[in-house]
Order: sequence, then structure tokens, then C-alpha cells
Amino acid sequence: MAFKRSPLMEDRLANNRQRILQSARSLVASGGFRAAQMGAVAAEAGLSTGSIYRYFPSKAELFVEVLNQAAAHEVEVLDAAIAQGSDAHDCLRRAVAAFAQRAFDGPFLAYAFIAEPAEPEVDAARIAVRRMFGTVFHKLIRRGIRRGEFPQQNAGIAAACVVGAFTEALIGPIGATGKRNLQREAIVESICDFCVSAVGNKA
Amino acid sequence: MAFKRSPLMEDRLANNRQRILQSARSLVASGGFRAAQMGAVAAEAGLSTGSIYRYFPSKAELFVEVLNQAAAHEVEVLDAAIAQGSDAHDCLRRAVAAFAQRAFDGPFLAYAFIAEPAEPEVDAARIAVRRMFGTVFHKLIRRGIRRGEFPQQNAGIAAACVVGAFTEALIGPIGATGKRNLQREAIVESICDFCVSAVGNKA
DNA sequence: ATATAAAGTGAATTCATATTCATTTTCTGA
DNA sequence: TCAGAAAATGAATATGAATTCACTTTATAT
Repeated sequence: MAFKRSPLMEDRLANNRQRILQSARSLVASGGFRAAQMGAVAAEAGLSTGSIYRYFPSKAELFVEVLNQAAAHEVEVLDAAIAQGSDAHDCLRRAVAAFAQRAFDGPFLAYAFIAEPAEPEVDAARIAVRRMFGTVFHKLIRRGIRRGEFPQQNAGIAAACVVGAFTEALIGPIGATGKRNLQREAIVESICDFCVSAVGNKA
Repeated sequence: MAFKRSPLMEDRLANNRQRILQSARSLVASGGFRAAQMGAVAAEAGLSTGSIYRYFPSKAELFVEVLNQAAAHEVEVLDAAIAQGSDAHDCLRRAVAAFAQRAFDGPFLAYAFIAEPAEPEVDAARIAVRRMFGTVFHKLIRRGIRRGEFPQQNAGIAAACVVGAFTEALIGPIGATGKRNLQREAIVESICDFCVSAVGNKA
């Protein structure tokens, strides 16, 4: 007779898969790619290293999925933040703030988005992710230009600059110990000022 | 009797050392850290792998020196560009343009400055290098503020944003093949506009 | 209850590089 | 020209991490 997994079992498996993804993300978030070895991921997920390979064919594919999942979530958050804004300036400020706040909380994960990864496959995924973020800001800036709220400019470059600006500004503080929460709001605000000013005014 | 290296020999050794550094840099520049294995470096320098270790105690220390040497050179170029500027706006524009132009020519090397490297020691050096670049812009912006040419702002954050903005904007185009030289000037100019506008105007 | 299929295990294997070291070659001083 | 000191070599070794696989455990169907 054909073998059929019970719904309960099916659930548990799906659960394991998800837990593996979460473990991998959490390891990257707390220690970068370096800390996310297959053995560590397995231990974190409460499985053996071998089992991971029942769920993912290779390390590369696992991390591609981690990246995509994380990115999709960020884009959702970003879109939600934008939806609440009034005019283009406000939308931009909200989007940058949302991203910056979150990057502050999970600096290593944010870092992973721009880090040179080990596997070429992950590299490709990373580039796609950056493009996704860029696209969100690109649309926002284009719309602002179309409505006359932003001056004429190269929206693609500006979008990349925005992403780069807050990424760099946020990664710097990672090194600085302590004092993070103290200055957090001030830092985020400075970054927002920078980006809004860059896109909103032309000398 | 005491052994003494002849000046000629001394020269040749210093030459070897320098050539190793150059080979390492050139490999990073053309294929990233990934392509810069000890064996490849040795081959490129016309030496055996073992010999490298007469000049550098480890891969990490070799690459720390590569990074520092490259960074010191970039800072020189940056300072020279700034020295030619008239007012603060002009200096900033020149500095950004100089950096961007050079990054365009050696994208992988520029990339290495923000890439997550294998060795923790190199990682530390990389952070120091970023700080160096940040410092150059930080001084520039502070001076502009002091002279009333730039509005009041958090100079440290703004400097980081500037570095991040052009790095990201430049790395994007690496992936895109061809069309680089065509748009090169336009891209660099857009990046300069972005940065100058961000620092020079406040909404 | 038993047989079979799937899932889980973790030690062993593979793979890719950095590093070492016994040996060879080249240099220096008499 | 020769002995001893450096320097160079590259095959062998060490390291570290991904992947496999022979075996154990758990789940499903009769």
C-alpha cells in the first residue's frame, strides 16, 4: 500500500523545516555567516547535521532561502511604512526610519545583506535582495519626482545611495559597544535627515 | 664571521616582499578575496607557496597589510582631491568624485573594503579602513559646518552616509556588464549630486 | 504484531586551503 | 674554491567545514 504521512507528521516536518530556517537566520543575526555552520544550525534546531540534508540539498540552498525569506519580510515592513506616509517626503522618511530601526535591532542580519558570502549561489541571491530593496526606494523616488515633490534626478542611483547610506551608517555603530540604545533615536533621525535632504533638495 | 646580506640581495628581498603584496592586491582586485589564495599569490609573484611565509607569518597578516597599503593610498588621493577644492561644497564634490572614479576602475578592491572577509584579523583591519575613509569626510563636513557653508548636522553620521552612499551606488553597477563606461560619468555625477545635496541642504 | 518506508543520527569521508618542513639551491665571507 | 648561512621549494601535513552513509529509531499499513 502507498505510504501516506499523517497530517500530524506532515506538520512536524514542516515545523522542522521552518525551525531550521529560523535557526540559520538567528545564527547569522547573532554572529554573521561565519557562525552559521551546518553543525551549529543543526544543534540550534535540535537536529543532527545529517537531518538538515533531508530538508535542504546544500548549505547554499538553505541560505538562499534564509535570505529570501528575510528579504521578503523586510519589503513587507517597508511597504507598510510607506503606506502610512502622506507626501513623498514623509514616505521616504518613514521608509528609511523603518529600515534603519530594524537594522539596528539585527545588525548582523543587515550586514549579511551586503556581505561577501562564501557560496556563489548565495552571492546571486544577495544581489537580488539588494535589488529588491533598491526597487522599493526607486519607486518611491520616481513617484515623488513625477508629482513634483522631488527635483529631477537619477532615481536609480539615488535609491542605491539611500540604501548604502543607511546601511553604512548603521554598520559603523556595530563596532561601538554600549551607548547604542542611548543614541539610537538620534542616529536614526540623522540618517533620515541625510537621505531626505539628499533626495528632496538639489543644490 | 658575521653574515651580512649584500645591498643587492637586500633589494631583491624587499622587492619580493613588495611583489607579493602587489600580487595579492591584484588578485583581490580581479576576483575578490575568493581568488586570492596563498598558492595563487605565490604563483603570481613568481615564488613558491612556502616562500610567502618567509615574508609574512600568515595569510591574515599579509592581507591586513594589503588592505592598509591600499587604504593609505586612497586616503592620499582623497586628500589631494580635497586640497584642490575652493569652498566646502567643491571639496566634498571633488572628494566623492575622486573616490567614485577610482572605485569604478577597481570595483573588486573597493568591494573588498566592505566585504565580510574570512579572517577575523582582516575584519578588524577592514573596520579600521572604513573608519579612515569616514574620518576624511568627517573632517571635511565639520569644517564646512564651522565655516557656515554646511548647515548644522551630525557630521559623523553624515560622513558614514556619504561613504555608504557611493559604495553601494558603485557596487550595484559591478554586476551589470557592459554599458559601464558609457554611463560612467553620469553615474559618478549623480552620486556626487546626491552627497553634496544631502550634506549641503537641510529640509 | 509485523513488515516496510521514512526520518533521524553522527562518525567517517571528502574537499579545499593554509601551513609546515625536510631538502635543494643560492648567497656570503674567508 | 669551499664551508656555513639564508632563502626557496613544493610535497606532505594540518585544519576546518560541508557532505555522505551505514545504521538506528520512529511512523504507517495490513
